[in-house]
Order: sequence, then structure tokens, then C-alpha cells
Amino acid sequence: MKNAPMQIDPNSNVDLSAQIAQAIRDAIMGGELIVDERLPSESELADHFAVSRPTVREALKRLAAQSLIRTQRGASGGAFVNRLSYPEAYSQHITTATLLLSMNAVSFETACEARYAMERACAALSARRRTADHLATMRAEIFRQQQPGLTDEAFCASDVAFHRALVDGAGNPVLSYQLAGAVEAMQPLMNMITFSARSREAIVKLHTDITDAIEAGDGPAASTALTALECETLTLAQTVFAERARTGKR
Amino acid sequence: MKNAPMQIDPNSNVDLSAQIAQAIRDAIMGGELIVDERLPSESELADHFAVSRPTVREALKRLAAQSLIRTQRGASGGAFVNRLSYPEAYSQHITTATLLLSMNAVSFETACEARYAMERACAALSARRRTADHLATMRAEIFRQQQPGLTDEAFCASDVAFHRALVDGAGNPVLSYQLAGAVEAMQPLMNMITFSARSREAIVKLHTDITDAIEAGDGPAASTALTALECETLTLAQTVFAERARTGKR
DNA sequence: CATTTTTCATTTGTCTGACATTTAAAAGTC
DNA sequence: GACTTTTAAATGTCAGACAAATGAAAAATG
Repeated sequence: MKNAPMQIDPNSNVDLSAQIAQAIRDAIMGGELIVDERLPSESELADHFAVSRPTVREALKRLAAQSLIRTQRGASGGAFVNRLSYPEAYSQHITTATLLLSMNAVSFETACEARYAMERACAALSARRRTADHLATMRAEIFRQQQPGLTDEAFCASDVAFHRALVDGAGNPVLSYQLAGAVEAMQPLMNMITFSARSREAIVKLHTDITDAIEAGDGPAASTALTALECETLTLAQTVFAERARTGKR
Repeated sequence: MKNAPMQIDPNSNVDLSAQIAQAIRDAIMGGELIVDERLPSESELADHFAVSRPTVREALKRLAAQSLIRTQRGASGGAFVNRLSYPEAYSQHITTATLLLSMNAVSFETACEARYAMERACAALSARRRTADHLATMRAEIFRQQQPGLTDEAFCASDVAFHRALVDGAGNPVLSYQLAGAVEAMQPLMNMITFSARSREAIVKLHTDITDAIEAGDGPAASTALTALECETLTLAQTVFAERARTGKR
């Protein structure tokens, strides 16, 4: 906090709490405030920015919503710069990705293409690095997907678990994080799909192809199978959309 | 808002404002509140949740920080469900990605690997879809990178512009969005690198290879060149880290 | 003296009530 | 009818207060 004036402009037409939040956000991202460092108390911040405590609190809540700070009550409590954890980052990412999709700013086709493009990238790494555990999970999910009487939801959940194992096999948490957002965002739409016996068969076949390729360390083959799966997914989804369009919205 | 009770638990040890924010967030993401729909006024929300207006306001600021709502003053003003725009989503993503990197939750190597894996995925699409504009931008940036007397910062900025054109060539905004986060997050570290004449030459050579491959519609060749560029970047960055480690932190 | 209990100051969480500012619509005026 | 003024509603901001949690110092206790 030494070299951080953190000034705001009271005459701006922007909310004071937004300005204060931005000033503190800049200080955190610029390195002036380091992880676990305690911010001044709300009263002190109010004095510093020449605003009231509720205004400071609104600013702090904005930062808390972004997981930039955490607060603690009591003596020696206060607001502390938060070390962003993976679960927190996941949550943020999924919220954003889901909204981008659901608000139609992104078409299903575009999201699907992006997802499978990234998954193919993971597959190449996964073919080299996957452990026996990842392979075992993938095989187990394929087995589950073949059970007769499986509900569509359970099939879908197993599908997600399969892809998760595939992606995690790459051993890169950043890629897992990116994919988690893409997969989660598509989940509501995927859950609307009715998986016929024939389409399940096709999917299981492709999952097997992918797993075989990963096991053999053959990245290109895994990519090819993923592309086929992308086509299958897109076709199924478009059927659902057509149905929705005919029977009216929702 | 019809079928949305949106109740909270006053006896929970969680902040009331956090609970209220979550309740409204769920309503938005669950589709009970649609885009551009107006939320009840702060006073009405306060009555509904049986809390005071400042508490409601803190909740609304949390949602505003995530771009879930926007507020408008005056008569017929209020809080409205916000249609998440790309710039807003970008901003959120970049903030999260930058913090994950800067707080050392992610190593540079991991971030670099993820970035280039995704870029290779883009390259395959870009080879099929890039317009003449994208190619022209890439060539122009390569030309700029060859100018003698170019500062490291300018070289770095041109590098970013080159990669941006490459990624945008894929014509998939979701991929562009994902990559923007990865590239922006690495930017602070990239800016610390000193690009020697020899390393610039190597990079320009690889950029040319990539562009040639994209122009020829040869995705695999572009991928190969990108892998070589990844190695180059990693080597350069590691040199910087070693320097930093020897001369002490920062 | 060591240990436990109590007190106390600090800080966030919440409430009440008020006023300022912005904004669109209603009312009034020419 | 077109323009101006008024008004009501909503967010933005402030001031002060109390509640609740919490750690540390002070006091009591063995």
C-alpha cells in the first residue's frame, strides 16, 4: 500500500463504490497489495476515500464477488487479499460461460466447436500422459453407458465423467479449467437430449475408439474419433432444437 | 419471478447479502429471470427478504460486479438482468486468469502449454477459414517484427497482435475469448523478456512458417510450427526466471 | 506461578432514517 | 399541439447506531 495513492473522482458520473472497487482491484492486480495482506478497516477506507462506510462496504462486496478479497469479523479481522483458488476460478468461469450460452450471445454450434477443438488439443497431451487411472475411469464409464435401462440423465452424467477423465489425463489444470466451463455451460442443453438406443450405440463406439487411441498413445486417432463425436453431438442437438422450434418455445 | 420463492436463511452463518445475491443469481441462471427483466426495487427486495435496504444493495453490487445485472437511476429505473456481452465476459476472464498466474497457483509452463495447445486447435480451424484480412494482418506484424530498433515492448505487442489475428482467423468467438485470457495473463511475464536479435530472428522465422501454413490451408504444418514456437517461448521465459532468481525477487 | 475466566476493544454485519440526484411521466402553460 | 414545469419513483449517498464475532489483555482462581 506504500506507493498506492488509490484516488477516486467524486465528480465522475460513475458510482463511488465502483470507482473504489476499481482502485483496490488495480492495486491488487498491480501487485501493490499482496496475497493475504490486510486492507485498511472499512472506517479507515471511508476516511481515505472521503466517503461513508456503506459506500466502502458496497465496493468491498464487489471485490468479494470476484473472490479478490475475503473478510473476517472480530478483532484483528478485516478484509484480506484472497489467493484465488481453483474452485473459485472454476465457479466464476462456469457462471460466465453458462450465461454467454444461455443468453444466446453464443450459438450452440460455436460452443460445441470450441469445446471439441479444445478437447482434441487435450487428447494429444492425454495420449502421452494419461495414467492407468484415467484409462480405467474411461473404460468404466463406457461400460456404464452400455447398461440397458439407463436414464438419459444418467447417460449424460456418465458422458461428462468420461470426457472429464479424458481431459484430466492431459495433466494440465488450466486446460481442465477451460474445458470444465465449456462442458458445464452446455450441460443444460445436453440434458434435454433424448438418447436413442442407436445414438447411444454410436456414442459408445466412438468413446471406445477414443479410449483405444489414448491407450495406444495415438493422439491423431483420438482427434479423429473426437471429430466424429462432435458431428454426432451436433446432429443430436439440432434435432432437439428443431423439436423445440416446432412445439413452441421452452 | 412467478415460481421463484427466493428464500434465505437468516440463521445461517453466511452473510445475508451473499445469500440474497446467490438467490437472485440462481434465479437468473435458472431462467426465472430473463434478460432485460426488471428486478423489484431495492425497497421491495428488502421487504421480500426481510432485511434492510443497505443489505439488499450489497447483494446487488455483488451481482453487478459479475455483470449479472445493471442498474439505472430515476423513475422507471432499477436493476435489470444484464445480457452478458463479450467485452464483459473478456474482462472477467482476464481478471481471473491473470490472478491465477500472478498468485502462483499456476506455473508459467502450465499456462504456456495450455495456451499453445489451444492455439494449435485454433490453427487447424484458421487454416480452413481465415480471410485475406487475417493473413494480411499476420504478414504485416511479421514485417513490423523485422524492423531494426524496435523496442522489446513493441515487439511483444506485435507478437500479441499476430497471435490474435491467427486465433481470430478461426472465426470462433468462444475460442478467441478463451485465448485472450491465456495471452493477457501471460503478458506481464512476456513483457519482462529481453528479445535478442537472434531470438527475434527465430520467432519471425516461425511466424512466417505458421502464416505460410495457414495460407496453404495446412493445419498440421501450422501446428508443428506452433509447437516449435512454444519451445522457443518457454526457453526465453525460463531464462528470465533464472535471472530473477539470481538477482533476487522482483 | 500457571491456568482459567472475564473483560474489553476492534472490526465486520446489519438496521433505521434521512437527504441528494436522476429520470421519466404527468400536469400545466402558451 | 408543442413546450415547460412539476412530481413521483428509484437509485446513490450519508450519518449514526447497535449486534455479533473475535482475539488479546486483564483479572480472578487454583
